[in-house]
Amino acid sequence: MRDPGLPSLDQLRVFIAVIDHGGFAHAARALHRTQSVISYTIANLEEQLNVALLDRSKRKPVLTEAGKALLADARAVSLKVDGMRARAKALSAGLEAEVSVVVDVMFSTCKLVRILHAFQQEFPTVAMRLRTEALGAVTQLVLERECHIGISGWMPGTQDIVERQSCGYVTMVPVAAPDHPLAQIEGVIPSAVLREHTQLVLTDRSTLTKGQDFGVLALRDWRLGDLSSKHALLRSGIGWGNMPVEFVQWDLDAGRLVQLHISEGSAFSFPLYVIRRGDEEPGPATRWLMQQFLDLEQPAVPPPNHDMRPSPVAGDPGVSHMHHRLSDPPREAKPSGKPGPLPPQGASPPGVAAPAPISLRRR
Amino acid sequence: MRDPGLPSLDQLRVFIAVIDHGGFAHAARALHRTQSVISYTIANLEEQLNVALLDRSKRKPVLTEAGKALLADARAVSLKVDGMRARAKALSAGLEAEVSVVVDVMFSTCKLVRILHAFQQEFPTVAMRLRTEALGAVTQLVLERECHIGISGWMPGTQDIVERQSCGYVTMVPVAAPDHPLAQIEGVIPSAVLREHTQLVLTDRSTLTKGQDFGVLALRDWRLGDLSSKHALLRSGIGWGNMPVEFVQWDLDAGRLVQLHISEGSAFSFPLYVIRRGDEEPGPATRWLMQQFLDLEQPAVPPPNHDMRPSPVAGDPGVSHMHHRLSDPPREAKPSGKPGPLPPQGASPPGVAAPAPISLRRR
DNA sequence: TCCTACCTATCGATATATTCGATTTTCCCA
DNA sequence: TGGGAAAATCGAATATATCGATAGGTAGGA
Repeated sequence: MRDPGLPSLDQLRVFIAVIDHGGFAHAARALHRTQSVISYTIANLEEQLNVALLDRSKRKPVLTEAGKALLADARAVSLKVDGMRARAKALSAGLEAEVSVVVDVMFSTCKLVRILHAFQQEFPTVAMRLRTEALGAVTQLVLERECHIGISGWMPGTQDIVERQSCGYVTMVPVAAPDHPLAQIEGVIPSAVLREHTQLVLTDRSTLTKGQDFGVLALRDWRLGDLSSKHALLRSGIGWGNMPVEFVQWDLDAGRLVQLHISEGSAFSFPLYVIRRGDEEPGPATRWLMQQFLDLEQPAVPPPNHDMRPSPVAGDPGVSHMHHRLSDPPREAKPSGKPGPLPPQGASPPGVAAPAPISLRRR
Repeated sequence: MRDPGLPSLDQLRVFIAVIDHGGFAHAARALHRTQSVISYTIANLEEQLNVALLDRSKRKPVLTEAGKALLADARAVSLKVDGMRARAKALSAGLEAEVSVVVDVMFSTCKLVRILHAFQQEFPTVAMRLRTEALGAVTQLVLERECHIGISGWMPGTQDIVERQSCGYVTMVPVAAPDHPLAQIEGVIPSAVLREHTQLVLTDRSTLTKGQDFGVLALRDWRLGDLSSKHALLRSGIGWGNMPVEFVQWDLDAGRLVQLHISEGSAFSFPLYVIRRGDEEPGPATRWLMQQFLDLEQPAVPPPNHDMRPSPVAGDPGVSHMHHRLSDPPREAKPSGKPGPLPPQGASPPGVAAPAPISLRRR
C-alpha cells in the first residue's frame, strides 16, 4: 500500500543513465541489466509521474521539455542520495557523525581556519560544530559533554576528568590606544602608575572561574565578556589591557594600538591545551583533529628563555583567572619529555624581544 | 541486478515517519500499512546502509548518532523528491517547464521585479529565464524563439510573425549633467544649439535595427550598447541624451542630472508591447505572465493629451530607431477599443507637465 | 527501394521483494 | 509480578522486477 506516485531511486538512476549513455540499450549495458528492464523501468517512471520524459519516435530517445526539467531534479536527488550513502559508509566504518569543538578566543584564528579546512578535506562527511568561548567556559563545555574537544588554557581542579595535551602558546602583550596616557610614557611603566588606569579584563560566565578575580594589576578594571569588545574598547582609548599578539598585530603595525612596556615585562605567554573528557573514547575524526592541533607544536625548538614571567603581583594581567593555583605542579608544569614550547612563529610582535612561554606562575 | 546498497525512497519515508510519529506502530497507522512492514522496511534500510539507525532496546525507538545524521539526509532527499513530484504534477497538468522572458532595458525595473515576484508565488515549479536587451534585440530573441515573450518597443516589419499587445509607456526625458553647457541655458534650448553638442544614443547589435540610425538630433553622437553606460556617461557630463524618467528620477531629485527643455518638448513617451511569436501556443504560465504585463495598463484613464510629440525632425531622439515607418497605421496606431494609454503612474518627472504617450509619429 | 544494423516495446515465465495476519518476545508501568 | 503496548519474526499470499525471446520501428547504405 505504498504511495503509488512515488518514484524509486532506481528509476531515477535508470533515467539518468539512459540520458548519459544515449539510449536504453547502452544504459542497459552500463548498468549490467537487460534492455527490457530499462524500457520497463522508464515506462513505469513516466506512468508514475504521469509525464512523458522521452520521445522514442526517433532512433535515439530524446528528452521532452518535461523530461529536461525533471532530469535536473532527478540528478539533484541522485546527488543527495550519493552524499547520504557516502555518509552512511563512513558511519558504518566507525567515523563519527559530528565533531564539536570549542576553542578559546585566544587561539589563533588563522591556525584554526587552516585546521578546519584540512578537516573538511579529510572528513567531508563529518559535520563540524564549532564554538568559541573565553577561559573557563571552554573547559566547562567539554566537562558538560557539549563539545568533544576544546582548546583551552589551564583550568585547575579538572585533572581527574579532563585529559590535557599541550598544543602551543599564546603570547599576550599589554596594549593601549596611542592617545592613552600610558602610551605617552617613555621607558618602563612602573606598577604604581599602571595601577592608576582602568584595565580591561576578559572574563566569562563559567562556574569554573567564579570568584577567581585576582591576577589583575589595576585598581579599577572593566570586565568584558568577549575579546572583540575588549579590542574595540582598547582602540577607543578607554583603558589598557593584555591582548593576544596575533589578534592585535595588525593594529600595532598600523599604529592604532601601541605596546606598553611595563615593569612586569612587555609580553608573556601561557600554554594552551587540547582537552577532552578522559572517560569518552574519541572517534577517528576527533582523534585526527586533536592530532592536528597537537602538531602545531611539533616543529618547535626550545625558545630562548628570556624570562618575562610576570612578577607575582602581576599574576596574569588581563586574564582574570589564568592564575594557576598550583594544584599539581610537577606534572602540569611542563609537558615532560617533549621539546620545549615555542611562541607562535612568524608573528613575533615588534618590540617584543622574544616572548617566552611561562608554563607556571605562582602567586 | 540493481545496486544492492541503494536505499529506496519508500524506505527513507518510512524512516522519517517512524521518527515523526514516534514509533513503528504509529508510523504504520499513519502510513496505512501494517506494523510488520515498517519493521521489515527499517531493518532493510539499516542493512543496506550497513548502519544501525535506531536503538530498539527501549520501549520506543531512539535515534543513534548515525541515525540522526542520516535522518537529516533522508529528509533532504525526501524534500527534493517532493519538489520533483510537484513539478511533475504541474507538467502533467500542462504547465510549461520554463518561461523565458526578454525585457527592454527601458522597462521599469520596479514593475518587473514585482511581476516576477508574483510569478514565483503563482508558479513555484516553473523556471524563469530572464534577459534584458535593448531595442531590436528584444524582438530578435523572440523571433529566434530564444525567448517566449518579450517586452519591447515597436519594431517595423515583424507584424506577420509577432503578436503584440500594448502594455504601458516609457517616458523619456532629455537630460544632462548639471555642469554641462546645455544645462546652463535658461528657457527653451533651440534645436540649433542642441545640435552642437554630443548626443549619447542607445543602440544595439540586432539585425532588425541595422542601418536605421536616423531620428537623432545632434551632429555628433555616441552610440552606447547599454543603458548603464549611457547613464554613467551622462552623469560624467560628456554629452546629453534621452533617458527613461524612472531610471533617472533619483538623479534628477538629487541634482546629479538636470532635465533639458528643448524645443521639441521636455519629455515624450513611447509605447511598450508584450510580444510573442504568433505561431506558438503559450502555456498557462506564459499566458499568466503576459496578462500581468498587460494589467499594468489596466487601471489607466486616458491621459491628458498635452501633445509633446517631437517634431518630425526630432524623430525619436536618443533612441536610434524607434522611428515607426508607418507600415500599418490603422491597426498599430493604438490598441483599438482599449482605454487610452497612461504614462507610468507615480513617477511623473518633475518639470514634465504630463508626459503624453505618442502612439505614432511619422517622418 | 530494399536490406541490414540497431534500437525499443512487449510478452510469458520466473525470480525476487513486499505485504499480510498471526505469533512471539521485549519492555515498561502499575 | 502481571498486563498492555510495541517491535521482531514467520509462513503464506501477493506484487513487482527481471530474464530471454520476439516483434516492430528507424536510419543509413547498397
